[in-house]
Amino acid sequence: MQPSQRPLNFGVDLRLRSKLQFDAVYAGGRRLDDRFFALRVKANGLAHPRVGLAVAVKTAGNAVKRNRLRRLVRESFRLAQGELPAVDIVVAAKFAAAGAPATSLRDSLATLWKRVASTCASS
RNA sequence: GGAGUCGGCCGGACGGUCGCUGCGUUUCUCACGAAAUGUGGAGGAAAGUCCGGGCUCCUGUGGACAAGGUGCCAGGUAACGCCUGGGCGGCGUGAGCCGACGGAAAGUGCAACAGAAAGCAAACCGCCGAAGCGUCAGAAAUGGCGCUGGCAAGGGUGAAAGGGUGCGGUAAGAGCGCACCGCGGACGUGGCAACACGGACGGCACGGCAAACCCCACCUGGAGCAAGGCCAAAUAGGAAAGUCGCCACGCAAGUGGCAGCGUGAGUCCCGCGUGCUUUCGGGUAGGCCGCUCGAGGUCGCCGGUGACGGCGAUCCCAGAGGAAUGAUCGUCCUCGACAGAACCCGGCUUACAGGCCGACUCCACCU
Repeated sequence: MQPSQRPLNFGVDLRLRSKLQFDAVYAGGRRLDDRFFALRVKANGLAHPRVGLAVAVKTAGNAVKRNRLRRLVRESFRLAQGELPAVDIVVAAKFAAAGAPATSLRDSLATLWKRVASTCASS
């Protein structure tokens, strides 16, 4: 694990904020998914990665569970951002994520971040 | 101590580290902003969106009708379908709980099945044989049978059969008479009222359903913060102004050609006649406001049975926007339920691990 250049912040510039940005990722993004999450990844041409979340109340069960999932994903991204290339990532939760324990969700995300790093480095 | 009723409250705690976000202060920056630091950051239901209001825009001179809602009385409130107090009815040994609880004497309608009959009285089984007629017996009185009839006590059907019980009465019966109960009820008394109490008199009628239509009284304009307002790129289109190539012919209007553009290395054919610049208004993306100081919280005093109201002091207590309020470590306990603000309030309803406080009731026991 190499030391990060940036502090592990999660400011406004690290999030996808508009429909335009989301659409761009959906249009040109590469797919990566596992049991709990489906990712869309696309190079953004910036100096850092950005993330956007797509978790519906319907998927999570209710609003509280939805918030819990979103926070978990964001925290995982925040801690892993130093290892990620400059890409935009949209993380969509699957139904299986709704009832899963937090530790397995975190493991799943950590693996996905590594896959993102390796695929984008090779291409 | 056990069982229970009602009301109120809480909804893991503390500390460290890493993050997100509103506001204040300081520093830096031409500025956008950035950093540091301090401080605030989900709920009792934030939920369902079922009522009531504020706010905003649209519409309307008022009113009537329609449609919808509410429905014992009085009060509280900005308002309510909410709350408080009272009345009536029902349930419970009780504390208490439950109730769409106006009108059936304005009209229309409904009641399956059963039953003779379901709203106007009717008679299946039954009871009677006093009265009238016939007939039989008898000398007659009288008696038997039948018919015309009388009756609604008993049986039976039904959710409901037109007061109940008893005595008298009668051919048998019947409020036919009487007593008590029930019902209606002029009027009187108490109460703001709902209503309660008494009750001359009536002899019993006026059955039920209005969560059937309906009648009566009262209430209600529509849409919603994606309301609504402001600023405002790029592109296309609109308006105005300026400019609008060169040559030939013509006084001029104009005509023709070249250049130009579509169009590409060039040529031919075809099409276009404007193009450019500036400004203006509408307006999209985007941004800002609305956006949190409010029918506000806490405490005290006063008025009121109470809901609540008045006065005074004091506090500022989320404001996001692909949507913050989290993650992690440690310690402790009773090992943590339902659940996430989205313009704001007042209610109702629904979900919920566990716990605390107060008042009261019943049972048992002790003194």
